[in-house]
Amino acid sequence: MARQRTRDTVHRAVLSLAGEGRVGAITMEGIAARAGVSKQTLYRSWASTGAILFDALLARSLDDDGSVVLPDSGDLAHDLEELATGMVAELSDPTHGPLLRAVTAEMQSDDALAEEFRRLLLGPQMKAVSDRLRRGGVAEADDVAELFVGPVLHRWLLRSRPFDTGWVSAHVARTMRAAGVV
Amino acid sequence: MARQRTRDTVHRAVLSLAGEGRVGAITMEGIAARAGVSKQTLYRSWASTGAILFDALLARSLDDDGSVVLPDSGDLAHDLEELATGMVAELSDPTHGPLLRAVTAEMQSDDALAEEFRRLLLGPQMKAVSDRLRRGGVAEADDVAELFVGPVLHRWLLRSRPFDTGWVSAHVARTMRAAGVV
Amino acid sequence: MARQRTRDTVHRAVLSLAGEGRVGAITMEGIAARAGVSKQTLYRSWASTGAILFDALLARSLDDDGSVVLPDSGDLAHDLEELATGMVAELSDPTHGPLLRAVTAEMQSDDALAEEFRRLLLGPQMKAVSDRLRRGGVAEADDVAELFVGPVLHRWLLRSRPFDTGWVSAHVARTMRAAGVV
Amino acid sequence: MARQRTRDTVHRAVLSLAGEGRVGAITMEGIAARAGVSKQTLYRSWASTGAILFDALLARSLDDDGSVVLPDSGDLAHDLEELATGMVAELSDPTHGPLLRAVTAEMQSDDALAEEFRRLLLGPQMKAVSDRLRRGGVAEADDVAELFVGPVLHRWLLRSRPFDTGWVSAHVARTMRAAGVV
DNA sequence: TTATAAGCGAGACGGTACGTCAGGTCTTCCG
DNA sequence: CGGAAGACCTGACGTACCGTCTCGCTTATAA
Repeated sequence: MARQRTRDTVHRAVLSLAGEGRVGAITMEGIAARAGVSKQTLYRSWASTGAILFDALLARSLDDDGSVVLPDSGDLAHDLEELATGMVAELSDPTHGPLLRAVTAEMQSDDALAEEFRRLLLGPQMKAVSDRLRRGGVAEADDVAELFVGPVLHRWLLRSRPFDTGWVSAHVARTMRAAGVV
Repeated sequence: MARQRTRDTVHRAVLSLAGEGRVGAITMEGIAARAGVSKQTLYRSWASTGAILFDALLARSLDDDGSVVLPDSGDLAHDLEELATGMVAELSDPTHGPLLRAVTAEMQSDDALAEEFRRLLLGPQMKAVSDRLRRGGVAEADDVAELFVGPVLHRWLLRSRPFDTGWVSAHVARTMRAAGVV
Repeated sequence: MARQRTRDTVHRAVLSLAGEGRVGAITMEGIAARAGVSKQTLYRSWASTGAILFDALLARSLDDDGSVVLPDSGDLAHDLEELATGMVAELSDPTHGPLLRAVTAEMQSDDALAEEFRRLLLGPQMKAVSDRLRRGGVAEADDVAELFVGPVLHRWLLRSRPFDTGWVSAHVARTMRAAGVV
Repeated sequence: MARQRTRDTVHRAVLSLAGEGRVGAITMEGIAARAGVSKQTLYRSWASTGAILFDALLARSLDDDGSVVLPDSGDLAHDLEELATGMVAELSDPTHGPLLRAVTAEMQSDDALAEEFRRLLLGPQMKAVSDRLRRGGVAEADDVAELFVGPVLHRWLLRSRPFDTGWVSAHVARTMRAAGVV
């Protein structure tokens, strides 16, 4: 509904706000002020700050690559390691990380946002992973994908431990064993 | 600072609010009104709704059993299955589940709360799990505990899929394989 | 900043509150509730209850006559008597009186309000009185104006005695003697 | 009811608070804290901050001279000038002035306080003035006392003008003319 | 060329909640 | 056992945002 120009302005505003600290303190008024846009313009296109954050996140993901593309070298272990390293990097990114954190938080009490998140971001990514696993000969590919991604998010969302080096390789090895392909 | 009587009243209020819908909409004023307590009394003892929710959650956990007690029948697979089933039940509980969801959400932007959560709830529970694994002969017990718990939380926090029956057994089997004890 | 419609609503609310008892108990919240207006709307235009009361008082004064108009019959004694009678009537008015009392009280600890009061209400009125005196041939017109008005306010603010009949004429006579025009 | 020791402590606390700025911001809690006394102790003896301020004011007046004593040299004009100068000095005093200002403000909406003020402070003083006038041969002594004191309070309470030098003498002269004794 | 509208910024508005302060009352506990 | 310490309920404070709404000022088309 909003013109692309407006969307871009808003995205830029949101990213700049997200990059300068407390993502939880992002408000409609703040975004409007930063973007030099009226509140009406925001409400015309988005239902909540969560929706804007998610939209910005999505736009950012699509800027990098039109769709989800995973490494496929033929060597499953190698690809999984590359994949996990990429995830860790993304979650540790000073802009992307907090943004994703905020969206995940809002999802907990916003069903519509959760649905969008699953449909447009999480679903395709999980599917890409399980496809790669399936191509590698893994039987219960969906479940193993979850086994692979779950611990990463556990560590990140529950903020239990930083991602120490060395952990990724060990995790890949464990995943391979669980998948029964080693 | 707050008297035990007051704490109990507040916990009861919070649980009743949590049980009746939108946990994200819980406010200091709402809790005060429901508990028949003044806002000052809340602020004297807790810094945020998140802190109150967490305190209630903790009190509830400690009501059931003074400390973390896990099944220990000697049969690791059997115990893990029981453990996972218990977790799923807890996360699906109409009061406990939403409460935990809200706390997890607030943790994303409240470092102090996150620290408390780790120290008093998550830490001891993860330690209990890894202790049980270690007793069962698992080498990388901490990491395997994460591998075991991670996918459960992934499914629940990202709201990707319900906990279908049969999944638990398969998940335990995969965990055992990853741990190298089968 | 506030629209005239809003100002009017607020003035009406304040006058109704002032008319029904304890002027000292007038609060921002009370005014907002009575006027059916949000607190923000009040704070956007006025700094304190005192400022609102004063604004209402001023609007009320200007409703009656655009500016300060005093009797000018040519007979100074007669005009002063009319003037004093008018003042007494105003101070005894069940709405105007308490309002003025409250504003005077707040002035004692609010410099900005005191300044406004002097500039827009007291100043013009005192000037009108001294102008009339000067036209009547009084030399130290400003000081005599003070001599004329002072005892009225003394009696009213210190709440020493009611305005008994007969006092006004005697007071006018004394003022004329002091002014040296009799 | 309160022991003299306590009363003194509280008076000292009130005076020190009054001397350091915003008299309007004096609170029961503040006085209790400053005096090292519990709130209960205050409420046991005084009904409001106004009552405490007034009590302190009264104690201070009585410290100087047990009762109201006015100059009586035989020369009325001279005595009035001395009296007026004393009043101006008192109203300009950095502690006494603000205290009196605060009490006068609270009187506007506290009938009990107003009654006490009239009975114990204003009444005796006005009576002393009119007695002196009567001794000087003034007929309407009560009214002339009001004529004498009124303009001083007008200037001070309505904060219209500072007490410029020279004004006092002129004011005394006008009062004498009004009283018909010149 | 002039109206006539559509689109948008600005921000007033009624609300809800925030976090704080003080008012009074009541309880606890120490000297 | 009297008084300080302070927890407690209450009510108001002044502020931040919410989501809706009206107002005027462009800017672009239709008379």
